[in-house]
Order: sequence, then structure tokens, then C-alpha cells
Amino acid sequence: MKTEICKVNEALNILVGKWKPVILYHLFHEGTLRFSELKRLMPEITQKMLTKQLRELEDEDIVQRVVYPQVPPKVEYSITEYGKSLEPVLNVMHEWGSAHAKHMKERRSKVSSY
Amino acid sequence: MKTEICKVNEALNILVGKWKPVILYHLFHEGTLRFSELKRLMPEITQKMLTKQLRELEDEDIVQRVVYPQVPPKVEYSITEYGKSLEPVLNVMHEWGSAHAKHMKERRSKVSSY
DNA sequence: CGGGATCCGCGCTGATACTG
DNA sequence: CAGTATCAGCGCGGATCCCG
Repeated sequence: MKTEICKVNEALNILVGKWKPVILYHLFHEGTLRFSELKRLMPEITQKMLTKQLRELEDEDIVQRVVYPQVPPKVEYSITEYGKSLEPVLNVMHEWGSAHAKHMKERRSKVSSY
Repeated sequence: MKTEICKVNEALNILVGKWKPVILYHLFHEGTLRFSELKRLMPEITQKMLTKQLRELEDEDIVQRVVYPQVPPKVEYSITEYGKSLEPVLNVMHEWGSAHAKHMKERRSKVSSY
């Protein structure tokens, strides 16, 4: 049992999963969304994956799941109070990510100009 | 070809890889390290993985690789000037990650007290 | 010393079909 | 509508061996 000094992985593990950042983006942006609404915002994700990633985010107390007992079923997802603490992290990553995409683009054009 | 609004993945893709955060942690902390020194700091990583992840970080212009043409070989790794822009990102993730670990620990102890 | 080459198992991801 | 169940492909990560 080693005391890991670097807790970056702790944050990373929450975010990895091909769709989690996008799911979180939509939930932060829209507030509350039904399952089908999330699905419509991400046409390429399968139902299985959407369910799975939402469950994982729920397990981490990032996302809240509210089931309305009615027919047809209605399930709403939103960011938990605690989950909101993730927003600055996502913003920093988003901004660095944008800058990095630009950096690499310029870099490649230099390389290809040989 | 869709314009992705969420660039979090852009940052994520640089960092994922089981060992990258730890590698970066050591390089930020120590400045410059030889391959064997990195290996010693992470006894569990295999040579193959260390090489691979360093290459990937090099491709992203985060890590610099300097080969000294001598026998026995000597290769030093360090963070590039550009790579230093990653430090605040890592810090934010590290801090949130630490807080999250604590949060989940407390949360679990509550749940188990049924 | 700092790699490269190869083989392999496992888990993530996806496609598809079914259900309360 | 919001899932669950099952099957399959593939790439990541690891183990092991070889090399300049």
C-alpha cells in the first residue's frame, strides 16, 4: 500500500470514458436533462454506454438521477451540488485543450513545410 | 466532421495512459531525469510502457528527449517550455482529485453505517 | 543503458435484441 | 421511455526476449 503523491489520476478516473466529458458538458450547460434528451444531444452514443457512464458518474456523486414513477418512464439527470465543484476543473481542461489543439496544428504545419 | 464544442477530451487524451500523470509529476518535480532514474522512481512500470508513454508525451510537445551519443547510452527527459503550460492544469486536477478522494471516503463511511 | 519486437489477456466499447 | 442482456472486436497494458 503506497501513498500516492500524485492524485491527478483520481480526477482522471472520473473523467475517462469516451463520453463523460460531453455528458457533463451538456448537464452543466442545460441543467437538467432526460435520458432521451441526452441521447438526442449525442446521437452517436449507444443507450448502453449512456446508461453505463451515467451510472458511473452517479456512483462518484457527480450526477444525480431522479426517477419519476410513471408510464412511460421519465428519468432526469442533473449535476449534484458536490458535482459542481468539478466545473472549474473542466473549464481549465477545456481551455488548455483548445490551446493545445491550436498549438499542435501550428506545429504540424511547420513540420510539413520541409 | 463535427465541430466539437467540448475540448476537455483534447486535454484528457494527453493525460490518459496509466502512468503519464506520474511521469509528468516526477519531471515537473525533478526537472530532468534519465530513463533509468524514471524507471527507479516507478518500479512497477515496465520499460516498454515507460518508453511508449514518454514517446507519446514527446509527440505532444510536452516532454523533451535528449540523447547523448555515448556508450553506454544516456537519455534525458524534461518538460518542454510549452509543456510547462500543463502545470496549472495538473495542479487543479490534483487538488480536486485529493478532495474527491476524501469526499468519497466520508461518503462511503456514512453509507456503511446503516 | 535504453530501448525495440512479439505475444497475449482483459476490459472498454459498440451492435443488436429484448423488456417493464 | 429508459433501460437490461448478450455477443463480438479491438486496443491498452503487461510479460518476456532480443539488440546496439
